[in-house]
Amino acid sequence: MTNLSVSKLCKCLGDDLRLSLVCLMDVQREICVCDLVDALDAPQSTISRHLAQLRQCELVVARRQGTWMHYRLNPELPEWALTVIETLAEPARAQLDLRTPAPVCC
Amino acid sequence: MTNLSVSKLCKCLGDDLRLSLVCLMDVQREICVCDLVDALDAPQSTISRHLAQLRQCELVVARRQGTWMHYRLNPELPEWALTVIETLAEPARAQLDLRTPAPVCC
DNA sequence: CTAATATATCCGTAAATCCGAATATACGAA
DNA sequence: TTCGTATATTCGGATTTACGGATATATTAG
Repeated sequence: MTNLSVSKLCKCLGDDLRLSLVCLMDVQREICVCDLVDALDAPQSTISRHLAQLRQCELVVARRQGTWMHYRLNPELPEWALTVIETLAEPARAQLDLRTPAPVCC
Repeated sequence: MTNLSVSKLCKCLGDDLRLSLVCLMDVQREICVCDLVDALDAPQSTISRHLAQLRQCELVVARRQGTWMHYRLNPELPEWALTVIETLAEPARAQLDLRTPAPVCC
């Protein structure tokens, strides 16, 4: 179990880019950075910075595979956090106009 | 129905003081500003400023009764927003050490 | 009208956040 | 080792946000 606080979770989700990242991980289960960069067309450094923030809040975890990094939601998130993410994912995808990205690499 | 966006809701809840305000409204149904000030001991101007922000995002609505203002969650919140608030309220109350405030005024 | 109470807003300052180019690091291949 | 790719971090500057004392507004009572 992570020691995630409610307000920290909300702060993470309170930014369109980070919310998009979380939504993409929610559908894809696991996704690598290049696909995230491709799906959200933002500079790589911006994506990476936000991913670092999500990691630091223990909202997501990363797995290295060669030069690629695969991100997914932290499987040890508390129940309430998962419920919140599940609840928000669908309206967020609609609002942010997120498509399930076609995997580019990997 | 309000046109609340997911990230705006999360941004509102991503601050301990605003999260506390929302939690108190969630248990109390309706609560006046002086009780909020009393429960959270923060300066009145700070409370009022955050309430204004919640109002502007249409997360809460206010009703005037004489000199008092009574706040409550916007009854027209979309389903997903209510679910999120309901899900977060309990862990948030625990984390923020919020007690149900004894009504001071009104 | 004036006084008193409840709440909202203003304003200057401090702190946090965000951005993206540039740079650094990590890894695999040759 | 060197090169190329993928990702992370750094850094300065712009923008946003939070703070709280002081002040303004609204309402009721007298």
